[in-house]
Amino acid sequence: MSQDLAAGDALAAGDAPAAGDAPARRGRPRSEKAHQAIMSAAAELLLERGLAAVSMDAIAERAKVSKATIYRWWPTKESLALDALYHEWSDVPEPADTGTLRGDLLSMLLPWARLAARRPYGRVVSALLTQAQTEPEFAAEYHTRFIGPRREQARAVFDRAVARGEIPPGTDIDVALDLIYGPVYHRLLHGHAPLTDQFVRDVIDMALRGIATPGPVRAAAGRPA
Amino acid sequence: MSQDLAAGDALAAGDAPAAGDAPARRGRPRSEKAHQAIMSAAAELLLERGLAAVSMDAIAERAKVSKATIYRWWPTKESLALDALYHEWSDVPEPADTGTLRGDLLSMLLPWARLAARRPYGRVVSALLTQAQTEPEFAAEYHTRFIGPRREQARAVFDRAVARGEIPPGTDIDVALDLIYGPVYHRLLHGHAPLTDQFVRDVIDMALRGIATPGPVRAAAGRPA
DNA sequence: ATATAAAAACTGACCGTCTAGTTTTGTACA
DNA sequence: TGTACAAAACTAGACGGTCAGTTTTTATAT
Repeated sequence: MSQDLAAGDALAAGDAPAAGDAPARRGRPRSEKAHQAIMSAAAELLLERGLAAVSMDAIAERAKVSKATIYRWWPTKESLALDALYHEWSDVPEPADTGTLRGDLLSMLLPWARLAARRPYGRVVSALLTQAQTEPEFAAEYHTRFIGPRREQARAVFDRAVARGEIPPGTDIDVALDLIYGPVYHRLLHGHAPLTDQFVRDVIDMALRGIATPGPVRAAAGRPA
Repeated sequence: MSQDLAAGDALAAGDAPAAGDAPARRGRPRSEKAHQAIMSAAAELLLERGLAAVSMDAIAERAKVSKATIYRWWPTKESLALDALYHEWSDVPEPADTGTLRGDLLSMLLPWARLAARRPYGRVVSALLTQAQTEPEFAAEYHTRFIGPRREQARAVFDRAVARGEIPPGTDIDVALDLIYGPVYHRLLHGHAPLTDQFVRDVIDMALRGIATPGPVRAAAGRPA
């Protein structure tokens, strides 16, 4: 470390070529044990208290790690939370190829919904969402790691259904995806009603009827031009 | 305005020694001008920066009001944000009675979606959601003032549709509501795609086909009554 | 001796409280 | 109608405490 700036008499303009960079550290602690400890501590505390109520000191203490070690690898508390949640959800399996759209969707959504319903994940997800809406960089990472892959999986499932002739070829897949995921996230985030297996099934059934049924809308009375 | 805030009437009846009293200050500044100024300043800053990045000092400064005045009437920053958002959204009209379920839903959702799409309301909503998931008291107020009334309105709309025979009588209205609101909130909160008029229309059309179509689910495997 | 990490001190921002002094408002009396 | 008085609402600003994120110092392992 160069201490030459300590005196401060001169401006030390010479350190312009300080290519040292390292503004965005990325990676994980050298020791896999430390990495596990940090991930677990962060996930536990996040679920216990919510992002806002968890301090970095608390995470460092529970992980038996120095706060500086955390900051060495994660630039902010939010990015740590993102990794911790990702770590927690890495168990969720790939969608199965059951032969029907309904079966494929159930195989994707049920395990995830059960996991999400069992513990207060909605709290963490909404906190990350809030952060994503303010920090474009964070939003990009959130979408790249969480939303994007899951949406691509689901899109493939729908593509198969189109190929099988289960749903019309002209279907707007983006709307269809939101029609399925929207209600599930709605319950997860708003908590006005429980996120049960039955609800997931009902949503899939109703949404699929709406998606698969071709033709114009019934009862389009009073529809403006 | 002489006695609207006096507790006189209720007090006379031998009210329980709920002497605890006054932990939650409720009301608004005496001066309507100050109230407006605080609401506007809070709403502006909230939309500009998001809840977490707005300090009470900043709100007080922009409203040209002392911070103590704000704390006199609002216990926390979050409750102030709740009121500010409510104030902003008070313009959204009642649902019209157009004679069709589709028309009624459009009259409810389109104005609101346009308002929400015009400015970053999703940021504020998600912050309030996060707070609601951690503070039960806050959650109660959030649901009482935002979710509840809107859901009751929508429920009435669906009840009319059942009465008209537009949708089957046994329809689970709670699921139907989530099928409509879920996708709209999904786009508002996740921002993966724009919340356009066309999207709202598509969601309503698809969801209504799914809701209105009677009969069993295609390929219904083991669905209980 | 060199790299790594723990420990701990430090900076700066901000929440929510509090004090002390000023203005507004309501009331009562002349 | 005007004046005196009290209660409540307001202002300005300081303060204690918490916490994010940084930097310095000390210990450990290779």
